[in-house]
Amino acid sequence: MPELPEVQTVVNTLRAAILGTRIGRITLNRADIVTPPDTDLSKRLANRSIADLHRRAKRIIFTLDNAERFYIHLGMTGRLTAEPPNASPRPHTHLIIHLTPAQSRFVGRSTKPGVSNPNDHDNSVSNPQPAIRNPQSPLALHFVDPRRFGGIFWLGESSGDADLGPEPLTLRSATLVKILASTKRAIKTALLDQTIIAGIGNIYADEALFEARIHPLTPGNKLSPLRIARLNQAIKKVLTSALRHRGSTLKDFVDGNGQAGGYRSKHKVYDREGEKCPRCRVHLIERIVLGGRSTCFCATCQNEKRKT
DNA sequence: GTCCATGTTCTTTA
DNA sequence: CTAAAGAACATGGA
Repeated sequence: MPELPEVQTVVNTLRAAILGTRIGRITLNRADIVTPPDTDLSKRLANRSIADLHRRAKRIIFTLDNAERFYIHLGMTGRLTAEPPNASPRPHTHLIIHLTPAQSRFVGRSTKPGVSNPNDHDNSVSNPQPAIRNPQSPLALHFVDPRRFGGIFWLGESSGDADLGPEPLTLRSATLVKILASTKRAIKTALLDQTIIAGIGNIYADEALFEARIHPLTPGNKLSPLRIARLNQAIKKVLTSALRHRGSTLKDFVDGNGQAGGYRSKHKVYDREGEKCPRCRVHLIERIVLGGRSTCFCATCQNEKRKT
């Protein structure tokens, strides 16, 4: 389900409700979704409260009041929702975290200054809401993931993002030029590589390349700085627009309140093989397989020989 | 039964 | 060394 807009939407919809809450009972139904495998999650979370929640790449990062962190990755079919404390879990619920509002005597007691996110790449678009402390009622976070491609990853005090490329929403074109100069790989494949640029997945790679009018097979190092600048703009435009519509729901994705995203109907090429190209209105959207993934594009509008 | 799916990682091949 | 290609992970829907 989740690429940057979907993951950010989950964070946006959960953040106010869980910031400052105290962690209570933990139900871990499948220990094998936790990495590293020897992590004693219940012990690590006992008596802690949640100091921060943010997104990095496709990861939902929890920061505890002792500055330790873990993240949840939604994989392909994961969902993370806030439920009433007594809600019965749906199938494939792997983890439930019970949360209670902070006691009033703790309100106003801030977490240690300086421990808030050194890695916070979010900007105002992706993280519009200010943190609201002192939420209303107890709740339970449910992590559900039928395919189990997602999981829970314990970080300790490290940010654990050394393996991730820059955030696309704040990426400067000059940086992208530098990064792409060093790869001959097809641009579509490069965009999916999280060490090159973090947070883009199959939907938004196709949509951004269409928007930038770049053929998905174009080698990264063959793109002129001008076209890379256009690509960088297209990425921001597509992601920002998807964020405004609270992500794309193909079948599984829901936000923290269980609500589907509304961006799917705005897709111009993804999952639209055989439809008329919305730009030239003549040629049909093609689908090829690249790096094992479906890749949809208009061969006329996205011409690899195009000069500008 | 078949094929496909928003992701990541490991292995094999060139 | 680089990277392309394929398989694997696990489940469900068409």
